[in-house]
Amino acid sequence: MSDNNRRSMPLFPISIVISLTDLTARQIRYYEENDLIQPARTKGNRRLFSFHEVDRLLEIKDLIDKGVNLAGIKQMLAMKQEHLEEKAQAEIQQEDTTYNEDLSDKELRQLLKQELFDAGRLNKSSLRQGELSRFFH
Amino acid sequence: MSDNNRRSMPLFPISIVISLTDLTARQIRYYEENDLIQPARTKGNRRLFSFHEVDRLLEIKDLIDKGVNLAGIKQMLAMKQEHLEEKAQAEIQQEDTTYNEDLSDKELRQLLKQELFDAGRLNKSSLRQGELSRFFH
DNA sequence: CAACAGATGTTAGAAAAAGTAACATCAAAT
DNA sequence: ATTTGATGTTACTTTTTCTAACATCTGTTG
Repeated sequence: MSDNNRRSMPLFPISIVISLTDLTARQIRYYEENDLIQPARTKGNRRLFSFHEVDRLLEIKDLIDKGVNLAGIKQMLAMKQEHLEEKAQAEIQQEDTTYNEDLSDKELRQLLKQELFDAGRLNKSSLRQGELSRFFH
Repeated sequence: MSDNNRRSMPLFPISIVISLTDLTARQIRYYEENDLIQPARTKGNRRLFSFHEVDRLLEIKDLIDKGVNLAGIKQMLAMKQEHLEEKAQAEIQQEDTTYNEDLSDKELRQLLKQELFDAGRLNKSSLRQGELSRFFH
């Protein structure tokens, strides 16, 4: 399993997310209603959040605290996503043209996943994203 | 917050632990009853497990699968703990006699925690401990 | 072999946590 | 002065988790 997948595993009930983010249940549900997050659900319809989503909520909170409204946040998150995809693409090409001489398909896929993940971990300067990366091991 | 603390944060409800470990609720509660784990509780008395405890449960499961009974597991976990403490102690002394010239008390405590944590992350060869370290980031 | 102890399954009933939905509030924008 | 965006609050329902008791199964021991 890639690190990306690990960070996308639905693990946390809303109560824990509330304590980790200092958001209210109402806020979290409202942000979901407005498509800022998409928590998974248990069979019984309870929300389950991943690391990625908690990270995202921390970003959202930070922006809220700075007075950005939901529309603004939506834009920022979208832009960020694009940027990361670009960046990952660039790095993969870089990788491709430098030290990739004799790797098997399997190794290549592994590397790709790693790159994608690394990309995700960088570029978290201005926002509060990555808070959780520091939080957990 | 030290990594140790991060790994000791009560985060997971029993349902998630069940899915991560493939143990039954009955087993998990029974192991708690027999002091193999000490999950935290919510205000409302629901169990909350940390990374450390999930790791520990994976070790326990591995030993159970190998036919070790609870008494045996208890011994192994105790031994392991001792060994880690020894090791951490040794490493701290090492640290102490090499590059520790002018650290404040606070810095020392910080370092101590770090050492303890590093020790915890190593030496996970024979057992299945550390499974979670690979699982999450 | 019979009895026992260890480990786990199962069930019942109670309590906590989480869900939705509707209505309330309040500040900012129009 | 309204309207709208964001959040609080409350009521009621469903899911999840708890404890406790009893059932079952297996390996050990007298």
